[in-house]
Amino acid sequence: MAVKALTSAASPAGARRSRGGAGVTAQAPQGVTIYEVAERAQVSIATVSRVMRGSGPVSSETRERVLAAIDELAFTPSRLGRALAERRHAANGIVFPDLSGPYYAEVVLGYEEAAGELGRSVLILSTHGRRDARELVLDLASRVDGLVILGRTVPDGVVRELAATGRPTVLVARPPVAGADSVNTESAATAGRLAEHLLGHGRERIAFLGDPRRSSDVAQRWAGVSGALAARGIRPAPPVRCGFDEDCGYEAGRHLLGRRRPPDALVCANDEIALGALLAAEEAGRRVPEDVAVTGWDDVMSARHSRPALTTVRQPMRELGARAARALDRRINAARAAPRHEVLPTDLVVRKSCGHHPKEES
Amino acid sequence: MAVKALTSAASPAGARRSRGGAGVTAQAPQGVTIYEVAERAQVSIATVSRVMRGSGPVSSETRERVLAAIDELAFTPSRLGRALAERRHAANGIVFPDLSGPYYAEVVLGYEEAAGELGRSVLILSTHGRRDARELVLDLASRVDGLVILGRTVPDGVVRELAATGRPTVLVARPPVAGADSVNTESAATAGRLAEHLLGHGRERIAFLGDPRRSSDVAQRWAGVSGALAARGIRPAPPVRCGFDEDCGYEAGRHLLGRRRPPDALVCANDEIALGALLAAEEAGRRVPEDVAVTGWDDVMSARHSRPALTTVRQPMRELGARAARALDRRINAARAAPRHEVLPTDLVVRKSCGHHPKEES
DNA sequence: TTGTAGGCGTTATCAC
DNA sequence: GTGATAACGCCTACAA
Repeated sequence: MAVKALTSAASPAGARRSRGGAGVTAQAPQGVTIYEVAERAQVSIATVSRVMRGSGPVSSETRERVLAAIDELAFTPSRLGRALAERRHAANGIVFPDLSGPYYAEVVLGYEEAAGELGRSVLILSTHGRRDARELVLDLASRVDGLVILGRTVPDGVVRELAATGRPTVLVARPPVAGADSVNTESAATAGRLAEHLLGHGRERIAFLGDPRRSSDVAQRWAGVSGALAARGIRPAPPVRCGFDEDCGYEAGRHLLGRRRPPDALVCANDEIALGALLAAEEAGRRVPEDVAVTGWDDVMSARHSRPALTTVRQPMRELGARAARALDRRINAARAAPRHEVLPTDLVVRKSCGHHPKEES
Repeated sequence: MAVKALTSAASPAGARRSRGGAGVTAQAPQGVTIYEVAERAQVSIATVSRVMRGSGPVSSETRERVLAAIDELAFTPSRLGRALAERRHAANGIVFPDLSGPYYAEVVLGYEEAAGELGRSVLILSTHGRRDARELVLDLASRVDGLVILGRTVPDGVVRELAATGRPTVLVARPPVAGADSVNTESAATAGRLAEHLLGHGRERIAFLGDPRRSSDVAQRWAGVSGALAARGIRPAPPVRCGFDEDCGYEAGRHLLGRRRPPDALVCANDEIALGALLAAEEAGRRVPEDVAVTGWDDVMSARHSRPALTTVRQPMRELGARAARALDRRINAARAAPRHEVLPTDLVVRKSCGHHPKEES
């Protein structure tokens, strides 16, 4: 009731602004401010703030008035003003090498979704092919309340530098560093099981395609595979280092299958490499899995559709991102806590490309 | 020179802060402020600001002193304070449905890179599978200086709403809407050329796989194809509506090839659909391109590696994102300007899957 | 229950 | 050249 005095009624606060033409620098037109709402509702800005945030008591009558004013003026509090007052950006960062291939894309999506549910927006930074990654990451850090770093995007030194500034940091798919939480997926044990599965198929000349130096996850997978082989008294051949995409897998596969004594199984560091290897095998006239078994990692969509369907390891990529978001949120809100390091389980997905399974379904 | 009085010398501004313990709400520890730098350099904050921004004259002697203080204290201006004073976030938003498949991922990467070069960071928002897209987009809009919207993520009404708030908006892969700039790729003409190419191979029963209703780009491609057919007096069959992924392409392909009079060419709305269709053809025992031609769109990496290699259309996806970033930057800095609508060219990439080409290279 | 007033950290406009 | 000082828009003790 009673909202009349719109025109006159110069409330003490009302005279505060002049709102002249903006300067040369283009500035966003901040629409309605809390002062205008207060004036219209005939209250102080404190009351408006209380109504909006639900902090402190407000009589239902004034609340109505304030809400009406907010509604009529279509008031939206400035994120800038709020951020400064609260001293927080309400935003998280995420650093990844690139988005080619489903892996990082999925992690990012999981992260964005979980962050959104926590009321935080997400700033991205891709480091691939940029030499000034350190500066970019530090800059990003200054724009957010905390960030997650995927894989080997920047050296450990930068992560420590970051942690030293006090910016909450969460590492994903990367070994823990003092001062930062981490979320990883289990790799070594499952890789061991995968190798044993292949051994069970009678494979003994097992080659590993992927570069353990370029990713801790790959290093773990290699460790698991070579460990399982060693346990059977088989001396593992050194890994065939290659990049993470189909091209590289194709090249590596061609190279391996062209040898005089080619391997009878190709354990690939991810599905894309494996898909490339499948192509190389086909081109070389080798049947999969009869002549050579091929396995991947990640269980991307194409793994189900390849011919033969790819035996691989499923990683909860979205969940990985979501966990990272929650871990970060925890760190941001909980001042000091012991470092936490999560490890998510992975699943061996046996399909056709690793050998014959009489009873299994397709 | 002469920086000695570090300890005492309570400059007038120096006494301004108390910096007590933060309240309950976790706040980022704003490190050094401009006041501390000013105190240390024995100047006012105005001078520090001038030095940092290069605005206004400063004697080289004081500049030295200020720079030294900045360096010694490792001062980094607060983005929050700066943003409020400048009334700008120095950040752009981007809205996309998801990141599965290379298309959006590439556009986002191109966008992020170009935005970074313009000194702006990028906030992302994925709308896929969320019912409250409108609220999410409006929320995002309040956190950035401007945003780009990819494809059919939200209804036109929301775009107009956005434009009405004055937030600079750029549309990508989506028809222009009053109040927003747009960047698109050419589709219809190239689709026409593609269809004519197939006609030149003697194909006449051409099927289109993809849903024109779900994307303006697809609608254009369909228009180009059906137009070319009609121009030859061929009455095009209605498009076979399907989703954008390999699964859908596989299903649609299976369906089509199972008909009594199957088509002799499958024109797919994107490469993923085409890859699925290739699989369906193989499974159905049809040779590509002898029995049935297959074409895609986008020229993703797998298109080169599929067997046979896929005839497709190259779109400058990264460039699309980069252009959008620059268009947005222009809009943000140039107050009012006539709406601009860019259209980037596309290239027909003829490979093996559309028919035999005696003289072409692989 | 409500209002006053002092931050939050910069930028920028004036005087001097 | 330099320094006060008023914005910028909101939050929140502390008073009343």
